[in-house]
Amino acid sequence: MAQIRDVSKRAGVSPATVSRAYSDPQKLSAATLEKVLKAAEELDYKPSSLAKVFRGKRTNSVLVMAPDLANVLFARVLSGIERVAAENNYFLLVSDTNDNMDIERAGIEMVETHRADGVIQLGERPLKRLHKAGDDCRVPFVHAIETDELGPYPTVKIDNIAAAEAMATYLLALGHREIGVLAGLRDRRVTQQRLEGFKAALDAFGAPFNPSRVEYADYSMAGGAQAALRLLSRDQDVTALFCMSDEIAIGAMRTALDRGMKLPDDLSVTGFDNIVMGQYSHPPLTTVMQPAERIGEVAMTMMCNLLNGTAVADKHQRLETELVIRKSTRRIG
Amino acid sequence: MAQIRDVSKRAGVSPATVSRAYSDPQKLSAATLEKVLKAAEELDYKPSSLAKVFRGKRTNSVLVMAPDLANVLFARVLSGIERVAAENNYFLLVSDTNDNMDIERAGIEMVETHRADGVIQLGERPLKRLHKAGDDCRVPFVHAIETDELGPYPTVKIDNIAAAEAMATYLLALGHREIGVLAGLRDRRVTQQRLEGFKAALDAFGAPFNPSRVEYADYSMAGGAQAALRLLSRDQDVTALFCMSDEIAIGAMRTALDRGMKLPDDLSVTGFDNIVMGQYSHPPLTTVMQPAERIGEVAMTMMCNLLNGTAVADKHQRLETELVIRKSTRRIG
DNA sequence: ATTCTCAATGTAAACGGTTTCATTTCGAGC
DNA sequence: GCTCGAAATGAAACCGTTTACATTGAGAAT
Repeated sequence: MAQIRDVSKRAGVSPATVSRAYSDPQKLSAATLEKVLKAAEELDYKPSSLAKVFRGKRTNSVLVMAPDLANVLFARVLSGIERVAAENNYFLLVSDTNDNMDIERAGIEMVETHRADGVIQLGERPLKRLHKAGDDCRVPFVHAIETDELGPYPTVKIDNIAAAEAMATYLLALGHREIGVLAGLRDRRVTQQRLEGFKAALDAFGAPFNPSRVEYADYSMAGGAQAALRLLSRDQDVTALFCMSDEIAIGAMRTALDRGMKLPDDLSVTGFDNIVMGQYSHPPLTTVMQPAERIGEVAMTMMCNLLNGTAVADKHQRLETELVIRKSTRRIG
Repeated sequence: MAQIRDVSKRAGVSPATVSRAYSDPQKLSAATLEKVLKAAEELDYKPSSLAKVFRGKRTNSVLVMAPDLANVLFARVLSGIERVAAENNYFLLVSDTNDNMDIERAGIEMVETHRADGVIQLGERPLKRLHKAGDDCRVPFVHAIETDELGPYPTVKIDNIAAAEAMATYLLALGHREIGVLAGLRDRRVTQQRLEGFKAALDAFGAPFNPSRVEYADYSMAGGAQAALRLLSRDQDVTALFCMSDEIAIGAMRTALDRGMKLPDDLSVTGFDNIVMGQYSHPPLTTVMQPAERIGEVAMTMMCNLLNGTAVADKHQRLETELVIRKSTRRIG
């Protein structure tokens, strides 16, 4: 492949001039610019972005670490990130952490070794190593979706407590009192927070919280189906299921249907996230909308600011959620 | 950040020695190695992968271009790619092409300008520019999932014609003759191929093909729902719907349900791809399994071979599909 | 005509490693 | 003790740009 020297020779100018023809053309006289461009064209010259990046010390790419790329929610966030990355001429490196700590650690090495300018992490588990020094982050980092808001780095997420409380309140307002909870993974912060919101709603209604009506599950349809089976076969009294993700809810509805229940007549079910599938499930799912793409966009925007040195306006952003009422819930009593 | 000179000075050796301590340690005497490592540790030295990559002319990353990252199927393929990429120490750059030709073109520039070693494309539209020169690819390239098998580059996909034929045959064997087709986007090769397979099955049964029973749609639930609405309100006679993706099928079932039909009693529906959701839809969806993760793995494996110079064994691999019979279809007549 | 400015261009030093080739060191064999 | 070869290490070139600084030249001001 032709390189800058070849072009400069052919155009009869110095390499510097060729370089300038690309980086800021208005520095050159029209005649020179044309000469250079012509020569470059003839030689099919493409400036090596590798060399440029090496010189400039900036890769123009950011690493995105997600616990599971095949997960609908993360995929949507990624999609949002991608959009604003593309707008700002950043490339995206992605890595599926598989919930594996070591891989995540490797992530920050990526920027320490200059493969990426920063990292956006989607899942839980902030990287301890990041703030071990106690200083403001050594590495541009933003944490999205599932995050506590501790740590010096910016975060984007929804207010899980409030959202869960709103949903539970809706269920209570419909007259439900015997509500089963199909929680997600027990050790995830989101799970705890949504549970907290759920309890808060109960409190406000003066309704008691019954821990035996909580089942923990994988955040997946299969997890939801199993958890529902355990709960439903143990407890015939529940009139509603408060599920911590749409996937869990869909799995639960499958189980309920298989047990011959009518939905929502025999059982109201609510989800969380508002994945597209919820519109097409049977019955269509009542859920809380989580603006996944938007979260991705905000996260990447924050990253851009971090990298530009522009101060990040809101260090800890909480995006609005919204109750989406469909057909999987009904009034009782 | 400390660099190689600092370490070499502190350890009292030359930079070359430090370099060797990382690239092949067994060249060094145990004592020297230890000295170097100690110095590196003390200075918290990390070799700049940027500089290394620059010198070595290989980025160890490959670009994946997908038409839509939020799409379940592509997300799964990506996940498969990621797995073997990680195994082979490659990084993944991803870009969402949004079905945009220009962005795709930009993709191959990425390798021409040395940002990536190769590119894996997921969607349709092989890059014309790639073989314009008529030579074997100038750029390591593999095309996955939706691809004709023209072109000098390796491909991985399923045999869409055979798979579609198998599914249609199944429907015919159940006694269905009035079969509606909910096709995907008309200009996609997959669509044409699956249609071809469908017709072949009809032929084999001596059943006539009725073009007015074909509706084209976006490959999405919404697309399926709308297409089903058009077809069903026009044609009361169909007893089965042959859908070209699970999403389309799920959308179609929603429409049918909304129109008060009983599934599968009034209408049999089949999908394509076998996304998880199909297990949980109502009724659970009969479909053909497409090994998405596996396709990703094979694609990335091919890419590794391309980059190693190892010959790619099977240039055009077709992975096995499988009929998955669930509850959305029934025998009639 | 002389000097001054500013725009256009050239020169060469980075950037931070790797790698080739030369040199030194060291143990083995005689 | 001397020679020889292999192993360990060092010196310096190299990867392909960008960019700070120097230089040139032309037009403006004096």
